Amino acid sequence: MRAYERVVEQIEEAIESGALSPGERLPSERELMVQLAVGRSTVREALRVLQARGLVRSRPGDPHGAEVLPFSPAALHKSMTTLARVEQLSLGELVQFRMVLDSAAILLAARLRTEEQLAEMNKAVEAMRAAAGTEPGAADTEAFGRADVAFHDAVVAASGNKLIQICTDVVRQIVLRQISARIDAADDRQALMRRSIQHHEEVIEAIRAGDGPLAARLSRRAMYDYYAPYVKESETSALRALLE
Amino acid sequence: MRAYERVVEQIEEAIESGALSPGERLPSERELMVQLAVGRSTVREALRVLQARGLVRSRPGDPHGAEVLPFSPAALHKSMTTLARVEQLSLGELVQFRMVLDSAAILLAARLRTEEQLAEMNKAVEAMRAAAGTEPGAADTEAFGRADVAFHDAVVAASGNKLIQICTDVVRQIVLRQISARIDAADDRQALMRRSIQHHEEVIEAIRAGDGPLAARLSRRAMYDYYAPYVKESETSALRALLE
DNA sequence: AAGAATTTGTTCGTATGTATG
DNA sequence: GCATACATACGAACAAATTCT
Repeated sequence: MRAYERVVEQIEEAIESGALSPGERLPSERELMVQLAVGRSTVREALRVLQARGLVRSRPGDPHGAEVLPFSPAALHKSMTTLARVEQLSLGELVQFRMVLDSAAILLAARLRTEEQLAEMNKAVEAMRAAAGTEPGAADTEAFGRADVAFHDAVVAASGNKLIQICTDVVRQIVLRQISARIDAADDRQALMRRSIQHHEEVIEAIRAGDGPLAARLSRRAMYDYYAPYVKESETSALRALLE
Repeated sequence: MRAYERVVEQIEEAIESGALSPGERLPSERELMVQLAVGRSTVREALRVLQARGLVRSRPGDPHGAEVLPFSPAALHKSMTTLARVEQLSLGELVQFRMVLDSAAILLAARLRTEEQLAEMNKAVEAMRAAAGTEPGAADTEAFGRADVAFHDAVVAASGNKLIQICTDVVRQIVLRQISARIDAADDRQALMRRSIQHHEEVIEAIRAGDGPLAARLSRRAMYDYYAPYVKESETSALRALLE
């Protein structure tokens, strides 16, 4: 076993077990090199790996040593993005994945949501309405996107499943990176927004009524309508398989 | 921007764009250090990061330089495992995630499967039957597990969604690591196997008939029955929300 | 506000074990 | 079996950055 791997595992264990908490500091490189009886380059290679995994961050000149970071899905995001590139994941597959996870979150939310969470969802849709604007050309695309994210955050929070939350979040970002340019360029942006808002309102109503299967079906339909125009013709049938 | 980060990005870009294919070799460290005009340690730190991301592998003494690897979900697996530990993901959440993705894959498979893929599923269930054995105590737990994996592989292959395939695969391994000991220790292993086989047969029949929603519902029920005993009492209701 | 002290970033030289041909 | 080239690992040295006095 490599020396740097031993160092990685020791520090990783300390962090994941909770012996080291976010915000705490690692010893300096020179101290680690004494404590662990390895050379400085070995310590540095180990720190690079831990940094790549999103567990620590080190800055030049920081006298307190590397900082233990709170968990972030950055590493997950990175490996999924890599997956999407090297496996050439199609937009259709990504959207399909989102349709599945998002509708599951909504199904659960319809069952488990509190009144506060429902209010949160309503607030988000209200913000979407404000961003879409009333007069032609007054739409704030960016604010609309933020409100949309807030809505979905409220939903996955109500679903109670952090894994679903993180995965949908990661995949949403990957999807948006692929097509945000085309969405921005659409000349009927405002019409798209209005339709999207209406869809969201229907979903919320179903969640309020506690009808999970209906809410889930509506959400799949909404996502299909929104993203299908950007998906290859040959893949839309696989998406429609989720709609019935 | 750090020197090693530039090196990481350059090599990463070459790999993800396809300019470097799996099996091909990177220049040796000394050559990279000349080509990129950086020191040796910088090259090494970059290679460590790329290795942590599962993109390359280097061995001491290899005169051909680091090898570009085919994509593997190892990095994804690693970051999800980290996520499960530091976010303290419960078994309930993990099982719920599998219920959602697996049943979605089955729903799609019922629509899109070919005859060959259906035959593959039948073969896997046949292998499960063989592993469960006919006489008491003759069960081969490991072979049963392998056959079960083969079944789900055939299903996700038929679903046509590689992202679902990889995510279910990763989460299954995490779940099994958490409870395989308890499953092995169960004294009614063979009864569990027989019930599982029956569930699989029902799912296959629904897939054969093209009834996706039924197949999906059956698969959720099967997974619930199999894993619920290991899930905390307080979490089973969230699992049952997926059953209706 | 400015400088001292310490840390990380980076380079380089050296020694050692290992795989290839 | 041997020579060669390689990765692994160590440590000294200097530059750049940050914090603290």
